Amino acid sequence: MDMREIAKIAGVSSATVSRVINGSSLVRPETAERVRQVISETKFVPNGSATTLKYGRSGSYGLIIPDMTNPFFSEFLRSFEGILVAKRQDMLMALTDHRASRMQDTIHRMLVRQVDGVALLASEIETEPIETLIHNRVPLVTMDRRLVGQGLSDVTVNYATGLNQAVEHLKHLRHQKIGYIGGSSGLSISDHRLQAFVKAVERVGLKVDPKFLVTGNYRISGGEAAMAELLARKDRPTAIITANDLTAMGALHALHKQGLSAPKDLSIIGFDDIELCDIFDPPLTTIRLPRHEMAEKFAAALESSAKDPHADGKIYTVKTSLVVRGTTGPAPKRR
Amino acid sequence: MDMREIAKIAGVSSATVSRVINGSSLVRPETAERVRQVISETKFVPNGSATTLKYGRSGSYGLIIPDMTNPFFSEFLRSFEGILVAKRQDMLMALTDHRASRMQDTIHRMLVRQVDGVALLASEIETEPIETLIHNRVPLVTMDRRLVGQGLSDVTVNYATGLNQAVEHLKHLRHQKIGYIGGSSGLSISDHRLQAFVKAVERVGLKVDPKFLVTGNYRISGGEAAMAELLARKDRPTAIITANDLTAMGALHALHKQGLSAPKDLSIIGFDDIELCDIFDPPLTTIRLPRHEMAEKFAAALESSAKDPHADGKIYTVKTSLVVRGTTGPAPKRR
DNA sequence: GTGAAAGCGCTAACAA
DNA sequence: TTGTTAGCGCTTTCAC
Repeated sequence: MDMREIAKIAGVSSATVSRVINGSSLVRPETAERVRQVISETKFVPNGSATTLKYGRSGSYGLIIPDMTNPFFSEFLRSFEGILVAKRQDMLMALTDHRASRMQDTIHRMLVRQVDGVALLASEIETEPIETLIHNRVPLVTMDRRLVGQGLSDVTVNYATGLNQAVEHLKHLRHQKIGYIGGSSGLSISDHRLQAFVKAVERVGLKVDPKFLVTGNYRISGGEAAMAELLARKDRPTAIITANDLTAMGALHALHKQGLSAPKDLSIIGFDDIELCDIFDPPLTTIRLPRHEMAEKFAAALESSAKDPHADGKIYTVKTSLVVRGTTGPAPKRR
Repeated sequence: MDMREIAKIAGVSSATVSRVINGSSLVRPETAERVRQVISETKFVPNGSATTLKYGRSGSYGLIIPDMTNPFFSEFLRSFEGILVAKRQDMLMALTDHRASRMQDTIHRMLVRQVDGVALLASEIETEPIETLIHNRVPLVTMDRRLVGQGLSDVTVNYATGLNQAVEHLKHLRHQKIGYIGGSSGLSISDHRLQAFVKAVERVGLKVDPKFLVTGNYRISGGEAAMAELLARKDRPTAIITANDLTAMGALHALHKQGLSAPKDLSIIGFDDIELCDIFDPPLTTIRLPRHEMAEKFAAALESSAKDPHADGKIYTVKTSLVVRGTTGPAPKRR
């Protein structure tokens, strides 16, 4: 079933059917009505691949995410999808499962599909796939990579705002020894977060003890392992900030397993502010990364680059902020 | 940049380029090598919409999910995406946000994109969009809808296995009054779960008290509200089974807010077995719905219907099973 | 206000 | 082994 068939039934030409479907005003209302009638009776759906072929644009964006089981990403996805629906854009989704090797293939598949742009939230970034995108004039927006170029934009996270609040909050509570459980090493985003942490601590005149800096993997498992490691030492931090909320939840779990609790024995601050924070017990104090705002910036960046793929992209910034809940409290008295 | 250009540079015809790209064996190795060389130098990516137009199949499946923030779905998505990547199929994703009104539009968009099939996990199902799919010969696989037809399959959940184990477990612990917090009313899946609960309870010779049957919304909020309602009564159940894990978590949260705890004051059993169950405090006893197996059955059903869209679909079944963790214990002594 | 026809990029049948 | 060509369904210019 194609437009010609519809045209034949309605006694018009396929050009007219096309005009009706696309809401052209140059069709006589009665004709249009007749055509619509036929379309609805035959349940006709136009073939988008022909349109895509003709236009060279598909009306869809690609979204690449490292790990769907991290609620931060699923909450981002919800916002992003909603925004795209409103723009009448479809979404092609791919997961990298934290493996850089998947990236090349993923991007190639998206190019084949003629996506109008790619939102890349995975941090396992290699230069080659990115070059392929740029070369094919497909706009790309990255997260916290801080590089821009032709058709390349970035949504940069201002870690300082939230982290400064967090550290000040801890200092108020008389914490002196603040530890940090970071993200997977080797990712630039992990470096950014760690550096921001160090800067924030030093800013309030406290010292960062390298012993209290451990590495996680942005997942619950990494938080558990890191906390276990920290607890095994004689000299422990009294407060810990983590690279994301899942890490904090894992850390909390490890704490409980040792018969300790937050904030009595240790204060913990997460990062992201996923919805679960609120119903955790105790509810997790965290640094909020505004997902919906990020999704809006990604969509805006994509749209603006899609309009003019030759223009340089921009840096978009989102701010973080502390959300105080139940896992932070006064530093325990010295034993 | 298209195949003709590649052909020109390599000194062959576009047909040969096509053959090389599709791995045809009838190209002389040297020729193929030369063509591949050019493709790689020019970073050429073929235009999939032309192929789709030609073949009438796009090599992508649609996935419709009600709510990404329910970890059950994000975990399902991870499995499903992995399976599709292995099959070299892309995934077009849409969220209904629990609104039936979004369905029609969503399915229309997928038809326009020429998807080779649709996996529908949302339960807000209206007849019209489904008919549109069937009419356009696009395979559809639903979750626990228990209806099949031409190109229409279903992955049915065997609730009885897990629910029977759960109820027996509770009976062993001397619970007599077992309540249930259901899913959103009006969805057939909610009915199926409720009926399965009732059957399981009666099977062990206990009575179902209608007072102990309340409604949630598959989200944390619904679990909280339902539990608050249950706790406000003089006569309370001693154990509660919920329609999903988020509901159980909400219920647990409401319990804590009243200064009560599980399993001391009340036993709680969830449903799904999302990854978070394990690190909840106490870890949630639940009935496991095997996500990965479900994803495999969805993919298998889709593939088999895509091969032969005229054939009748099948019912695929997945079993549930009890996972005992920390939220179930002996029934409290009578006050 | 409507129709005829070219062409988007790819593939496969057929020809050489 | 390689090339030529028609045609997939839609849009749009140009003609009427």
